[in-house]
Amino acid sequence: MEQLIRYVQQVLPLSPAKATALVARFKPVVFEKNSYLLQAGQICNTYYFIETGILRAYAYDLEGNEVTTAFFSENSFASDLLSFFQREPSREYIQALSDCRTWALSYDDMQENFHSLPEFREFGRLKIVASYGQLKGRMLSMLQETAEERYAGLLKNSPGLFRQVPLKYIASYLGITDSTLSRLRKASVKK
Amino acid sequence: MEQLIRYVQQVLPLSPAKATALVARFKPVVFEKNSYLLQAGQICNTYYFIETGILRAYAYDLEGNEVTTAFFSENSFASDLLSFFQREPSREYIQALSDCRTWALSYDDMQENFHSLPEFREFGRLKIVASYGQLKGRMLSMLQETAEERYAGLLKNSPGLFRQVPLKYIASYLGITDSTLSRLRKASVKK
DNA sequence: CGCATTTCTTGCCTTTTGTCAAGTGGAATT
DNA sequence: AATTCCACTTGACAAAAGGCAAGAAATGCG
Repeated sequence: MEQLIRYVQQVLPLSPAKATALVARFKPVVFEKNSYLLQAGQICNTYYFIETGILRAYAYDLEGNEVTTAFFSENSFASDLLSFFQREPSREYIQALSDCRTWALSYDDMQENFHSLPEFREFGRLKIVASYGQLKGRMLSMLQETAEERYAGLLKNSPGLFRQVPLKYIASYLGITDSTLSRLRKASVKK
Repeated sequence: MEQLIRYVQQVLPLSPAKATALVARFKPVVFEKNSYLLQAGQICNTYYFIETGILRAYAYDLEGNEVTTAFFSENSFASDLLSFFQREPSREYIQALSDCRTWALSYDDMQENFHSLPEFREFGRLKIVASYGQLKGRMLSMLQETAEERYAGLLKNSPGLFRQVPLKYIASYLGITDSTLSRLRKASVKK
């Protein structure tokens, strides 16, 4: 739990008392490797802080292929923000790729926090704007970079990912096939 | 101004009095065709409601090519949300593609509204979640659809766009070159 | 350990998209 | 009316990425 408190304070500097109050409603939940935190069709009702472990979110395209939409690693939040805030059924699955320890905050508890703690409103706004920013950066990289540049960028920013998750998931996250990713890797070794 | 009030009430049902108070701080601003509402390097300080006209946002990639990141049309808001809320320099330009009539809300006035009107907080949260949702949908379409499918989708959802803006901007918005877009159009006529 | 499953790589070939340059047509400008 | 500019199209070729299938390597499991 200290880890979560530290994380919150790093996003939004707060007194220890405030920070503790802010995270008080989070409850510990563990997930086994390959289990699901969320399934398509459900309304995402929980906002998870990942203490240990790694997860991915994915959806299916029209031909039935899995498309990895996000990875979530330690010290970050996992959720389908859209389903969570708009209270609508998710189109995604969130799956644990390893055993995970998390802290879970329900939608109702988040609303309570919003009402009782002005700081939490600020925290919430910061987090969603940050998520928007991340998504925008990724969108831009899809529009203006080649697959090779996107691969190089991800390798640079998240080298750990390549040690933790199967390449085929990374490939679909980058918007390419696993064959193409394999070839890009081969080509980049030569350089 | 009635148009803006109607728009607000459609996003968030409110009494006429509340809605009027909510939009009271917006000020009318007009832009000539080809003028800029925002330039890269500036901190986006205004949130614009577009009453009439059409605009685009664009950035430059590493080779110096323009990449259109968004279109804004009548009855919607134009802004660089990231720069606006994070108070950091924008990397984008927002340009009027036609003469535009807008209602402008400054960052400070928005903060005032946040403090004095709880409904406005709700409105703000709804709008940013909606923007996040749009961006996510577009991201997904980049990951899982072919250029041809993206073109067909945009044509279906925003047919007006093709009558109002040069195809080259639409091409870079779709993540393809104008040559490719021209060929896709030719091919889709045959069907 | 040995077998089964999954992950990853690779070759061959096709499809998609890009690049470059030329050319057309229309709108704006002088 | 002539000129310039811009948007769009098109052809020829090149590069990037995908589809499919075979096989190698790694992993999981009884």
